[in-house]
Amino acid sequence: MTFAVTVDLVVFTIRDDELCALTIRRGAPPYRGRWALPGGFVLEDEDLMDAARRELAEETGLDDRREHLEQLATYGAPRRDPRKRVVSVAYLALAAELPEPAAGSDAADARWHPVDELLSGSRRLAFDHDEILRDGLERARAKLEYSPLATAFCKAEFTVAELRHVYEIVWGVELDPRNFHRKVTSADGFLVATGEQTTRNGGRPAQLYRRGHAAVLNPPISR
Amino acid sequence: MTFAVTVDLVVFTIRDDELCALTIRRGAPPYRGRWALPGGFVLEDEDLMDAARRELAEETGLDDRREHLEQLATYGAPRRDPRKRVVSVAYLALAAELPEPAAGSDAADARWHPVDELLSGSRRLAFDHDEILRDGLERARAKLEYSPLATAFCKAEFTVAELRHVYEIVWGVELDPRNFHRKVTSADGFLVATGEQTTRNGGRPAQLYRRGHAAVLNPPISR
DNA sequence: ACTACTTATCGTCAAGTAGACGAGATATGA
DNA sequence: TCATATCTCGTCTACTTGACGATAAGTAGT
Repeated sequence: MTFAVTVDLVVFTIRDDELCALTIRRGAPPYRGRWALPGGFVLEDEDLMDAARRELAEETGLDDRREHLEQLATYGAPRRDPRKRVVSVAYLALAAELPEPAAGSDAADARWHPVDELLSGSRRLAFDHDEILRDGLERARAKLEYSPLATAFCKAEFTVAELRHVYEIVWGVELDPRNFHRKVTSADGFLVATGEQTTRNGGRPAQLYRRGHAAVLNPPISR
Repeated sequence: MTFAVTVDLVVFTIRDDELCALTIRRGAPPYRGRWALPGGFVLEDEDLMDAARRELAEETGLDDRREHLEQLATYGAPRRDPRKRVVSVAYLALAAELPEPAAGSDAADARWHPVDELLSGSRRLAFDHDEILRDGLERARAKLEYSPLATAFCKAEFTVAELRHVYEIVWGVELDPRNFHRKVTSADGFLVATGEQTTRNGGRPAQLYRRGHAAVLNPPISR
């Protein structure tokens, strides 16, 4: 028994105060005309993560290094693709605000959609991509708590307020600016002050930070 | 391009105060005579989780329901199996103390090995199974903190001390019995008292508990 | 320049939590 | 009966968390 193996991508970014996922409109059956997660077949001599990186670059023009990419889960129900048996390894990618994507090779159209809208039920994604998207959202929300993942949504240098904004958008809550500031600046290895300041958000100038070396947040940032 | 798809199992149990993993000795090349994780090919009309359950039952005779089983990660480096391109979906299984396993169909021998011993470097597992085992251990350790996973290592009814023992073995630390008792009994939905008591550990009789309905521990049990 | 407004950062206080550890309860075995 | 082991509850102190006051330091308008 042999299988086709694909990678599918849940790519999140924050645009206009909303968490958005990259979707492509399918140009061929099955599910022609429906929105789907970007993805494609794993090549003959290609590692899974490399395939994910390649697809991400093809769809977004990202330079491979700046964004976060991790394996999410693998989906292989017998009839998830009506044509043949396909096992799909899903990856979760997070990136700072990205431009409107250009249509890729096999996609009729590519676009950012707010995640809320995609998961509201009115617009069903192709295949089992609703489930994959939900799993990706869950993972992202959970990892914000105990990992420095939120910095992946920010540019290389960012302010505490910009970081807080990421948490607020992804979790859909409001956080107290003063307590948030205390927590992130005292979490060991989370943030490194650059010494520079910025006034790009108006008001008093804010310290700029870079992401630190910590892989785990201690203590975690609670929801 | 097509791939063979397998499931590999990281099965943990606690035996003689040690965390042990189930291993099989390979009866055929490649890696003939080396220890490996149990696993096998996914069948034509079989979901991935079903394949994992089937393999688990074949290797251990478990009844499918009593133990914890979750997807771990997927491994698909181009030459991880020298024969052909194989993508392996790894599952993590946890179970209460199990009997010495019987040799399965294609395995020359099956045995529990202490995880410390397997990861000490002296005994290399076949394929990339060392990496899979390490990832499984990491996952299990992490999930003990914020999920009721530790109960999967216990029988249906267990005492607080037995539960603490699980944490101590998996984490390799000593925990204060009094603080541990306070934490697990006050974590919402973690434990449900049965009303029965036992003296099976000597000393004053201990309350017996069953696992509660909680999926997440709040607050977590800290290492 | 002065005022109004915005955002950033620090400080305070009360309530809750965690870790160290004392102490009593209740079993077993000598 | 006594020693010993384990289980369970309590206490104390240090720390953390969340609510929120206050001040700092910019911009924009007049």
